[in-house]
Amino acid sequence: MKDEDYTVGELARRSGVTVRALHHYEKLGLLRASGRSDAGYRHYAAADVQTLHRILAYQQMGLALKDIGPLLGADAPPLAELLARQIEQSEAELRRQQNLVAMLKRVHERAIAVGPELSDHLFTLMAARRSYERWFSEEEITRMRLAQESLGAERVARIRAEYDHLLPAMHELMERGADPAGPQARALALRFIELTRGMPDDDAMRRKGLAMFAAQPELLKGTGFTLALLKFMDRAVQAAKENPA
Amino acid sequence: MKDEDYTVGELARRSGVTVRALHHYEKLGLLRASGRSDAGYRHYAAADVQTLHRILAYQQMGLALKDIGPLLGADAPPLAELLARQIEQSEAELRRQQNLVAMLKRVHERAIAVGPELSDHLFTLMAARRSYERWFSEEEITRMRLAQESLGAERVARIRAEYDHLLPAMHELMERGADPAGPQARALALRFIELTRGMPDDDAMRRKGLAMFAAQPELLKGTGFTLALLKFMDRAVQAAKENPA
DNA sequence: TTGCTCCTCACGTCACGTGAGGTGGC
DNA sequence: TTGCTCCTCACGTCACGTGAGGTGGC
Repeated sequence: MKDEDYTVGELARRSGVTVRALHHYEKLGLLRASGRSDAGYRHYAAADVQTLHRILAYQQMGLALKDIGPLLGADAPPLAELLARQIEQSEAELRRQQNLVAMLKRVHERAIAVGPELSDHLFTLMAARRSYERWFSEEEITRMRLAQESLGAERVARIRAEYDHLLPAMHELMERGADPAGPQARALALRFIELTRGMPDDDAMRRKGLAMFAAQPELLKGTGFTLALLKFMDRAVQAAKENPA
Repeated sequence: MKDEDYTVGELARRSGVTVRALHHYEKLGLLRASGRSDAGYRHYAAADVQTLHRILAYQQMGLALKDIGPLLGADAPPLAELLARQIEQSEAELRRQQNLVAMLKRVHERAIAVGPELSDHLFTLMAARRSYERWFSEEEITRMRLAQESLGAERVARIRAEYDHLLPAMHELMERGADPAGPQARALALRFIELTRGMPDDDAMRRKGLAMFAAQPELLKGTGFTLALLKFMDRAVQAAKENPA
């Protein structure tokens, strides 16, 4: 044993892991202390410390412990590829997290606005976000978030206010059995189109949205929409777009 | 049983969880299907779907399943506080992740530059980052990252090149037993100060850095520094700053 | 002698995953 | 009759955490 060797406790303190973790790595065959004292105390030499750094680095790169063993023996581990993969995954996770935080902030604002008794709609909002995650790609969601963020508070308020007029009017039309491609529906649809100008909506996303709300109609609770109204309005908007004169 | 009720499989598909998860929530007393068929099949009604949304929302807010049960009964759950806390934590985690990704990218660039044989230094870089996480606050690390990112590639290259002159010169002075506050050390220190202008370095951070490298001198391997040289240079820089004439 | 560090089992954690063996529904 | 969905155990996972009971070192 050399003087610069570390005991488990020392190594743990200095490198920021627990003693139990070091024992665990040893049991998995990843890191054996290269020496022992008479009493059985582990002694970690400089090379062991390097091995620990490698283990922790690979862990940081997203590898499971059982996959790290083989790499510790390799003389030319595929570091660049491992790093590239991890960077890609981490950045995707980062965008996911940003989308999540953006939603949490919106819900938080609403929570403060409506008070604790009216929490039902908030849960629906969060459920809807979870569904978006499943139905839309991360890129589509990020686009939606950026568009939403670019709106600004007063524009959001105006949209919300206009909706309170638009939806009942559209609903009445539908109830009366009106043609979604007819002139009255068309007028409302044009207002809607104007209102949501700049929001992402290609054909694939539109269809995904409809399918999503068809699978989980309860997500529409509290929005003023019903599934039937959503479909009616979609047809009206499509008709208005196809015939912009 | 009503027609709009869901079986486990249906509920699982529509809400994006596994059947096993639903069973699990039931065993924990969080979500009981409000009905059963003759054959024992679970039937989930609309209220059950709402409860599931709540469970998943609370999970999204960072709560453990065992802490969710009490909240499901509450008529005015502390949503605003839960959301505020989760937002704060998520944002901190986000910054941590951004710092991590920035480091991974730097290491990746080096990995491509040096080739797979010279991987030792890369592991040391990653170990150093882990240590920074322990010794410095998240805010200090974010400051360091932003300063680093604002440098630009050519300035980084120039700093690197200057270091290759500065460090050996400083090392020679130290070996000769020169005074770190003396005129020769001072000249080199001034060049160093000029080189790192704009980088965050208050007194507390300086001391933390020294303590960190004292605790893990192996982190200096491959940087051209030794612990002694680091301390010598720090004294020289301090002397030059105190006496800027 | 006392407190601190170390040792080796070995069960616990958390939120489910994964069969195993069997039964209902279309 | 066949395939699909459902049922209830019950052990497994992953990276350790957490005592339990005992021994060395200063």
